[in-house]
Amino acid sequence: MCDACIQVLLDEGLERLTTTRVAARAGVSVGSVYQYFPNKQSLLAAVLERHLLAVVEAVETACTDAKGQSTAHMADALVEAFMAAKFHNPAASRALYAVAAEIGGAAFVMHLTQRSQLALCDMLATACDRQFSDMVATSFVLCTALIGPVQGLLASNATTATVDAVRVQLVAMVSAYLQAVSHAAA
Amino acid sequence: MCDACIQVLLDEGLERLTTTRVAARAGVSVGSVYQYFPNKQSLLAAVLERHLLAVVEAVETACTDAKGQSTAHMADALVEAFMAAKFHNPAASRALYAVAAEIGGAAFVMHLTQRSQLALCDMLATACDRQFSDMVATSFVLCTALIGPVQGLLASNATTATVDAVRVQLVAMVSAYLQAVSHAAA
DNA sequence: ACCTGAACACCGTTCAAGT
DNA sequence: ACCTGAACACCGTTCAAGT
Repeated sequence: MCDACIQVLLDEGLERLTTTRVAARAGVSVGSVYQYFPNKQSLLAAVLERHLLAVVEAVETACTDAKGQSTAHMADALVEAFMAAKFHNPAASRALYAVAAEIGGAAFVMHLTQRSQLALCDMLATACDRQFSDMVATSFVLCTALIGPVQGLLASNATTATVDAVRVQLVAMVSAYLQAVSHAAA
Repeated sequence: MCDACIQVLLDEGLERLTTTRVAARAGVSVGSVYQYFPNKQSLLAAVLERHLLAVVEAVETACTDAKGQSTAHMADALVEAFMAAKFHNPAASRALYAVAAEIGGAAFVMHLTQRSQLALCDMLATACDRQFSDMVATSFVLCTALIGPVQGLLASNATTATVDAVRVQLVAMVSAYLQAVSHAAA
């Protein structure tokens, strides 16, 4: 059912994504959709959740792997993991930004942002070269600051060259930022 | 008509914002709405445009004023101008994120991002202390990197204290970033 | 010229009837 | 138990009729 929904989304767009069409694509009737989901919104939420969970898990894995490393290495690992997850299926990522807003997406995204924040705090606390003063604010800025640039690249159908150029800038930004809000470890 | 639309949006929310309700709020009948706007989407686009134009103009003014200053001063001016514009009417800003996605917002936002990019490039070129290597990529990252954190603060109804803490972090981030992707001026 | 609002097409959701 | 799809409420949009 989720698969049928995402296929309709990619083939026909959000404005033509109706419960009847999703049902048809899944080979059932409208009524059956409502046996699995109470309404259209929760169907879209399920699809969105699957995608965002994959992104959060990618970030969490990167954070675990980068524990004990230098802040420069952490910056690289974070940007790499986030961008790889978002550009794995660019069409789906792009379409889901619209979905996120259609449903009560902002609050939902915030919930998953907090999960990423926890993983980032855990990682930052183990940095071998630096100590951070306000890890909560720093980890919040880290998660959210990458969203805009990536969304911009997806929305403008950027070339691989542009994506790579921005990736370099983002690594530089995150790395410089982490240096600026920390002091040398004891 | 735009005023009626934004009032309905704030009072009743996006999902209850219907053309009939906007017409009633404006004191006319549905048909009249379609004399000013070809469809609901263009009505929402007009409302969104008014808000985003105010933000872009605030950024442009800040960029003009900060010409010839140090990169540290530019970082402060940019973050201050962007956040002041977005937090001037937090409820409206929050509601308009949903509107932006409902209509073909991504492409529209990108168009205005480019206007901000031009103003930022003009400013960066005049920095008294540094020279930049890839101003196009840098200005793109500057515009977009602030969007996520601000959207996150608005979505989570952050306290003034949290907003201020994040503002400090963002100034530090932008300032450190500008240093990292430039070299000392001749 | 401009406004009105009933009418139409379409969508989300339900539920009596089928298997 | 699970599926079906006609029926209902509601919304965007139109256009013949009014002023």
